[in-house]
Amino acid sequence: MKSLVSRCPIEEVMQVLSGRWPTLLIYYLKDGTKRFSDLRRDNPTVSHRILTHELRKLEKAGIVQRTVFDGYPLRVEYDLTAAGTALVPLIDAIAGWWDAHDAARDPAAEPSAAERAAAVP
Amino acid sequence: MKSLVSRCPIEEVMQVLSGRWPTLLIYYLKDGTKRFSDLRRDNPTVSHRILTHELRKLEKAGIVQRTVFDGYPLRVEYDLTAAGTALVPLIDAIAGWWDAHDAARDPAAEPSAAERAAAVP
DNA sequence: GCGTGGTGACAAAAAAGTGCGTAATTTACA
DNA sequence: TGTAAATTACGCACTTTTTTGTCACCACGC
Repeated sequence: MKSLVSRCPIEEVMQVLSGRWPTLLIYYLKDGTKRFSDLRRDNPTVSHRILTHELRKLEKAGIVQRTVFDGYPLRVEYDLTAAGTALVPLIDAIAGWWDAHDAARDPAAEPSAAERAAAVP
Repeated sequence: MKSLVSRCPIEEVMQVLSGRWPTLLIYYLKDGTKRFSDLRRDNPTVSHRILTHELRKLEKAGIVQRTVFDGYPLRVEYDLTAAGTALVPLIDAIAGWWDAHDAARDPAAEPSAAERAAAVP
């Protein structure tokens, strides 16, 4: 998703929240301050390159706060901003929606297989 | 985003909602039934191949309902399912959050340029 | 020949992963 | 006491994987 195609805010948010990592990172960060290496440990499948990219994206979007401590083995901390914290319950709501609607879907697997209608308008 | 990396529902939802199109399509569909060509007209930059892909993905996720009418110039209609309709306010909430937090961010552009701390832990 | 709603092959573009290098300092060990 | 190695958070160049776009094609009836 390189550039925007509509002037719609939805597309703008999705540009920053799209993908596997942004929401997952927000989730790990809602428990409090994390360092780069903490986040890598939290999800070992992310490469450091991508992790920096994603964190920078979230920082630019005003969702996370990046704090650099000058020093010896170098240290950077990441936290959610106020806006980021405000976003958490909204993501929660969507996760909840998914669970609810998943539960309704699972039992019979694919009951709507042959749902086609022949109508004469 | 090929496969899942966590067992977390958030990652699952994002797998279907990620990208420019899913949320936009949900938005166009919330106004009511649309046909394939309507959706193409609504967003002319999407290729027909991607549009079918996205619609199928949303269908499999139980968010949209696809109805084929046998007949003459061939006709397919797309609507939101109940679950899809339930999702709309949640996406709205996120769009609203974005607007609010964008408004708070815009005026001064980038005031947090040199926010670094030198602390002794 | 047009419009409808697709499918499939192939190519281009974008995103993601890999490995190496960097800084300054502490610690490990001989 | 000197030297080597590790730590942390990346940046850069390169390759691989994934996504997206393009084009051609299908059937159907008008």
